[in-house]
Amino acid sequence: MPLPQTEIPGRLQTQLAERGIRMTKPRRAILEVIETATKHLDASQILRKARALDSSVDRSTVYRTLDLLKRQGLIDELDLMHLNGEGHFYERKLGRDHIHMACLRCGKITEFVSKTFESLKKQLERDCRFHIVVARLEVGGYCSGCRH
Amino acid sequence: MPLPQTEIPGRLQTQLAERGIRMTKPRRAILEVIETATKHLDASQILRKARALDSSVDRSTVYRTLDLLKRQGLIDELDLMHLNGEGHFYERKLGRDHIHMACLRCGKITEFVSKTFESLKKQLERDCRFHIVVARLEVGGYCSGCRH
DNA sequence: GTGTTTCTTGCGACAGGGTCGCAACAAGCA
DNA sequence: TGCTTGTTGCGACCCTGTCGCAAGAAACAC
Repeated sequence: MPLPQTEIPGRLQTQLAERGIRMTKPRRAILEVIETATKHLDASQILRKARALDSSVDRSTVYRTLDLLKRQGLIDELDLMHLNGEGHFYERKLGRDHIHMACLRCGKITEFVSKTFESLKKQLERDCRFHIVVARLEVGGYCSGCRH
Repeated sequence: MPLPQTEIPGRLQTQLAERGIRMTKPRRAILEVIETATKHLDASQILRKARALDSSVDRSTVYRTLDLLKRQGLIDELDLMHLNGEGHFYERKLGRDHIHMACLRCGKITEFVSKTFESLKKQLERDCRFHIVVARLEVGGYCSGCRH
């Protein structure tokens, strides 16, 4: 269940430039953090890592940049079943949607891509005459290592 | 797309009593509010309505009761794509899971039950060897009245 | 009813996520 | 280089949700 590769990364910076959005030092730091992330980060983690690149980055700038990226459809916001508090997690949006499974015992997050999920979305759009912009399927339960 | 009827309501109060959980005046008020709700309510709305029945109900009692009901699997917690702030919404858990679609323009929430969703969950459990406790599919987009 | 135990409540204080207004500042362009 | 416009850092703030604690009420036994 590897992540899809339908879209060549194309750095976030480039994508914003193409849309005529101004680039700044703190913004660059935040984008860099999101691009190179190897796991789902929340706002405070992004802040901490961004400050390692540009020590003056402020908390509100992180939130404002995340809002910008959300509005541009370049990142997805996740809850991950609120395993760790009430905050949100962020990840780059690359091609096909995927499902997030959170283990309630060990906290591991597993991602899963499914054709059935794609069919379900199509069915929804057809049957409900609803135009989907973002779809988020999150599952809580016990992973193969923790189930009893 | 009506809600499923696989489980006769059976008042929340009764379900808690069957589990040997103590009943109190504030608890009764909160359960009453949740049972008679005609739309998804968040914690502060539940508090306001519960106070109309028992004016001394405290905010923290609402949160504690919601936690209790969550732990007992009697209610589901929703985000509804955070259309209105960061809080959560609650609804009674009745039989089959359903999908929540939130219109980004008019804010309407539509519910949808789908066999494909059930298959998807089964596929997930099989292919990932994952035991699902709770599954939440939320969709944001434009409803039939608002799409352009 | 009375008494006892155990669970629950209200209260106040607190933590954390996220937002906003504002003055200073920097990007981008002519 | 200078101008305009968008962005930033800062501080103050609001809201959701949590916690410890002493007082109070449920349940049950007598």
